[in-house]
Amino acid sequence: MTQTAAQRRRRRTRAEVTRRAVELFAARGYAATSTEQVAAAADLSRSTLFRLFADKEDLLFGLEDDLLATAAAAVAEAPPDLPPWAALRAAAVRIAEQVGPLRDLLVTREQVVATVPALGARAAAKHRRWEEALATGLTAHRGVPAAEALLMAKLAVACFEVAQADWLTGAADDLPALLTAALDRLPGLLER
Amino acid sequence: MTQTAAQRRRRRTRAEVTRRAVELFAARGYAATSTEQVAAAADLSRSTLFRLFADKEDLLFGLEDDLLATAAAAVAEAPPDLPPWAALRAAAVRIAEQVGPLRDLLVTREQVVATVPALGARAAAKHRRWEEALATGLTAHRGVPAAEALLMAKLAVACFEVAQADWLTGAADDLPALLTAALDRLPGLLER
DNA sequence: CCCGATGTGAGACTCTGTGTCACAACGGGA
DNA sequence: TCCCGTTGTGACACAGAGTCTCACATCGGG
Repeated sequence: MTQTAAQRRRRRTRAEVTRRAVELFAARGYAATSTEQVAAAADLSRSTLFRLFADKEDLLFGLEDDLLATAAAAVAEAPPDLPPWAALRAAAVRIAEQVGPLRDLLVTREQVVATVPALGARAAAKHRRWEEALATGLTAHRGVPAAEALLMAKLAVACFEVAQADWLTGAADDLPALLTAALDRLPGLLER
Repeated sequence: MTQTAAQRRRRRTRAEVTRRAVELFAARGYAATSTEQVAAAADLSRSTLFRLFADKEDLLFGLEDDLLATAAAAVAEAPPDLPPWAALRAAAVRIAEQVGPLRDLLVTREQVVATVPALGARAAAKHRRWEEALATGLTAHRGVPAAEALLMAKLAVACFEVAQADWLTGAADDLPALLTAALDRLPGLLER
């Protein structure tokens, strides 16, 4: 596990490059900013840039990749006597807590994503991966049937999405609170 | 409205080209099939191909674009005394009915999408557009607050997604039935 | 001091997606 | 009949994304 030195380094440069890239995109526009310009702004060659990031889009969405592991772990670590839905709630809140500190960056990113419809697809895909991670966690550690687990995960992530949307548009600044509010609203919606 | 002649023609060729493209992709692989090969297989020039389809990915997902309008209309046309969630259910079922006849093509497409992770993003984006269409329908025609409407729409589409997944993997062949089953399972999940 | 592993840059190459131009087909009006 | 706008089409050039290969640096350990 001494590889962690290199890995940490890599993660730090990824974070730094992401920051500069997002600012560039926000300033000049996503399509109008070439990957070569991003590389220059980050003091990297284009080659290295594409070694660090799979995609041009990854420059915008790579930040939250770590949260995938968090999602699965959170479900696994929840107290085993907790019912599945409660465990899922706890996991979702934990993700929300980890996203919190990134707020400034995410707000800027949202400006970019809003202007380029194609980027919305990537955001959706990210949430879909969360759903899958949460669902597999539920089935593996709690024996919830796969079909139900996926559906439950989708509900939780849906709540996360609406909460995050509120949060990023500036209404409130406590994402976990917004998330639990959305989760609590859920049962009432089905009765109408 | 005599433009409809040209529009109908265009839609028919789109459908035909889509069919050939999906088969090509399934046979040779998505990445390995160039847009030029698709154009050749469809007896078109590459120029014309990109006039008919925005994207290479659009060759896979363009088919269901019409369903967007259907989604919004279905919510609007539901009997006004129906509670919002019931109206939403009806709209979702109606979409499911329209998707039904496309099954063979969708199964083949799913083979392609499964092998190329990036394509999952487009599928997710498509469902997101459905969510938005349904939600705006709910707020516009039934006065449901925007935040709640979006969340409700997300729930319905989540059910649709799991139902469609079952349907495409061949378990059952009645999509509307699978969908209503998923919708009925919903309240029970939250109580656990 | 050397050596293999890893990180980095240079550059060539393919393919996607855009934009421009030219040319046909068509249909309506003078 | 001729003219003219509209629409659909192809040929082509071009910018940029993403891949690949090769060469060089850097660095920790023997």
